[in-house]
Amino acid sequence: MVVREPGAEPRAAGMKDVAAAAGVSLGTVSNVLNRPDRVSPATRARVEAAMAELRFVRNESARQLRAGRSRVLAYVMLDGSNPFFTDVAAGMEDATDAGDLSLFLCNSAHQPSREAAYLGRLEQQRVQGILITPVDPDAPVLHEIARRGTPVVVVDRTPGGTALCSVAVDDVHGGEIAVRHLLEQGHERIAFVGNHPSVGQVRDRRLGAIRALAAAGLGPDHLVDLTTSALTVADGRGAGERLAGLPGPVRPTAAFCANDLVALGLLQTCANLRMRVPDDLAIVGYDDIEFAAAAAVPLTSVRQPRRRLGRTAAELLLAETTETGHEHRQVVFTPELVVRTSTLR
Amino acid sequence: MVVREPGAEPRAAGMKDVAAAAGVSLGTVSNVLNRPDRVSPATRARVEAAMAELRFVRNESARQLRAGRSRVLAYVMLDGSNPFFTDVAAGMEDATDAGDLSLFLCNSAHQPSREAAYLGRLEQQRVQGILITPVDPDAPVLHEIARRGTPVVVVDRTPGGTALCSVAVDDVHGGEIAVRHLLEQGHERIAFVGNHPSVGQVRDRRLGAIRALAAAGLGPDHLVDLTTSALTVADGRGAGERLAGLPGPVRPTAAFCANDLVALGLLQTCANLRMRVPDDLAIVGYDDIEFAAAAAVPLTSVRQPRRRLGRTAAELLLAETTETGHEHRQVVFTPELVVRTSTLR
DNA sequence: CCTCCGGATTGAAAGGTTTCACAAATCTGG
DNA sequence: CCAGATTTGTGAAACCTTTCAATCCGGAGG
Repeated sequence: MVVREPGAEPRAAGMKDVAAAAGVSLGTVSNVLNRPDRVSPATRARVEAAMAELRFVRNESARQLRAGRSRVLAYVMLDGSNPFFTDVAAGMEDATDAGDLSLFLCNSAHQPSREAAYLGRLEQQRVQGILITPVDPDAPVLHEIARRGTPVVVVDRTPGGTALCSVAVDDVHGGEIAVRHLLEQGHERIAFVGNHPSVGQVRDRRLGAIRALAAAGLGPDHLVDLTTSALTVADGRGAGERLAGLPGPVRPTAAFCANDLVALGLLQTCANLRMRVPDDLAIVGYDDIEFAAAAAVPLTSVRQPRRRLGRTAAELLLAETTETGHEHRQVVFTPELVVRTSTLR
Repeated sequence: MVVREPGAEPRAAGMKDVAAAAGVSLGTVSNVLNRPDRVSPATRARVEAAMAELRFVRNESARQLRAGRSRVLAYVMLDGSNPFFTDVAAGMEDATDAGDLSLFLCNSAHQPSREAAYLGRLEQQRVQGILITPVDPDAPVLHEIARRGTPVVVVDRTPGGTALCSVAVDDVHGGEIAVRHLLEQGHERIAFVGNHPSVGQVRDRRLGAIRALAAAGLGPDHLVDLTTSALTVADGRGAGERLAGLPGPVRPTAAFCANDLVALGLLQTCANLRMRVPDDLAIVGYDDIEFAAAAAVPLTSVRQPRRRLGRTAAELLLAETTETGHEHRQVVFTPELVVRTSTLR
C-alpha cells in the first residue's frame, strides 16, 4: 500500500518507471514507443498497460536532445491581428498537417524587439525551421540563423541575394494594376493612403503606383501621399479625415490604400462625412481579405494567393530540411485585381 | 590552420566547446550564463568572447530537461481567423511580455483532432502552462492534463466544476441585453442567426435571447432559428438568403447574430438584396470586433473585453505556476451592448 | 546432441545543460 | 604572518530519452 503525503505530487513517471512496473528494461520501453514491431505482442501489451497505469507522458525535451532536432515549425507573423497573416498561417497548417509536425505561431506585431526575442527562443529550441514575415527582410540576423543551421524561409517579402528561400507576391505589379485601373476609370489625382516607408511591401506598392502613372504619361506628383503611423482601420479613418479636409482643387478623386484595413477605415470615414463612394472618392484596397467583399461598399482590392503563399512557404521549408544539396528558391506569385463597387460608377 | 571539407557543417558548438576555447571548466561557462556575478570580469569576458567566436547557441532542450519546465506558454485558439481570438491572444502577450516568457499560438480551427494533437505535443514539451478555448470545455482530457502537472486555463468558457481556472464572459447576459434592446426597438419576431448547438458560447447567447423574450412575456417561438454550419462571413451570407426567402408574415424584422462575422455576412446579403438596415431588418452582432464598427452600416454589437480576457487568463496561469496552495478561480466578465446604426431607425 | 540462426531483449553510452559540494586562491583583521 | 572568511573556479552527477552492439533463447538443420 502506498501512503502519500496529502498534496505531495508524485514525481511524473519516466520510461524508467514504466520499465520497472512492466518488469522489462529501458530499451524495451523505448522499442515499444519507437519500433513496436520489434517487440513481442505480450511484452508490448504489458508495457502499454504500465504506461497507462503510470500516466506516462513522453518527455519531448529529452527526445529532442538526443535526436538533435524537433518536430516543430514556427511562423513569426508581422501582425497577428491582420487577417491576411492568419490566412497565410492557415495555408502553412495545410502543409504541416500532412507531416507529423506542429506549427507554432508567434506574433511580432511589427516590433523588432519582439521579433528578435522570438527568433532567439526559437533558435534555442532548435525548431526544425522558421517561417517569418520580418520587420526588415534584409536584417543580417536571418542569415546568421540560417548559417547556424536553422532553416529560414521569408514569407511575403523577397530578401536581397539568394541565400534564403522566400515566397512573396509581386507588390510592384499589384500597385501597378491597382492604379492602372483607377486611371482607366478617369481619375488623375490619386491618394496613396497608408504610406509607411519602413514597410517594404508598402514601398513596392507605391512604386508600382508611380509606374502606372508614368505609363499613362503622368508624373509622380499625381500621387498624393497620406502617411499613417501603422496600417490599421483606425489609421485609415484618420487619413480619411485629412483627405476630406483637403481643398477641392487638390483633393484626389481616388484612393489607393496600402492594405484593406486602411481602406475599410477610409471607407468608414467617407460614410460618416457623407462622401459617396465611388462618386466622390473611388477606393482600391490591397489583400482582398474576406472583410473587403463584405464592406459597406464592396471593396475593389488586389488579391494575393494568401493560403497558397503559406503552403508553399512551408513546403519549401520542409524541402530544405529533407533534400540533400538544397538549392534556395525565391518564389514570386502574381496578384490580381478584383473589381467591385468601390471603383465602379 | 583549420581545414574543413567544403560543405561539411562543423557540429554546432556546445558549452563544452566554449569552455575548452576559453580555457575554463564547464561549470564556469554555466555560471557566466546563469549567475554572471559569481564570475570575475576577466574570466567572463574571455568566456563571452569564446561564445561569440564559436557562435554558441544555448540548447533549450537540454536546459529544459535539467530544469524540468520550460519558459513557454501556449494558447490553443478555437479559430485563428476570427479577430476575436487574435485580440484575446494580444492580451495574453501583454502579460507574457512582462515575464521572461514566450507565448506560442496554436490554431485548432474547431477540429477536435487538431486540438488533441496540439495538446498532446504541448504536454510532451512540458510547456509551463496551456491556455485554451476548447472545442468542448468539459472534455475530460483537460482535467487529465492538469492532473498530470501542466496547468490549464480555459478561456472564453467556464467548464463545470472548480478544478480548473477559467476566464469567460457572461454569454447568457450578452444574449439577454442584445435581444432586450431589439424588443425595446419594437421588434417581436427575431431571427437567431448562426445557431450552432455544438458551440457552447452560442447556446448561451441563445438562452439569453430566450430569457429576454420571456421577460417581455413572449414565448420562445418568437425566436426564429437560422442554423449555419459554422460562424463565418460566408455562413452569414447564406443565412441571409434564407432569411430573405421567408414569406413576409413570418419573416423576422430583426436578427441577433451569433457573432460579428455572421452579422457582417448577413449585412452584405441585405445590401445585395436591397433590404434596408435597420428599416427592413435590424441587426445585432456579437464580439464588437474592429470590423463591426467599420461596416457598411455600423453594427450594433455586444462587446466583450477581449484583451482583458486574455491578459487575465495569462495572469491566472502564471499565478498557478508560482503560488503555493493555488486556489482555482473562475472569472466571469460582463459584456456590454454597443448601439450603432444597424438597430436605430 | 551440437551448431547456427533469427527474433526478442538488455545494458550502457551519449546528448548539452544545470546544480552542488568542494577545492583553490585571495582577502580581512588581528 | 596566521586563522578564518570570501570570492572564484572545478568536476561530477543528474535530467530522460534513443541507439546500438551485445546477449539470450528457442528452434531448425545436420
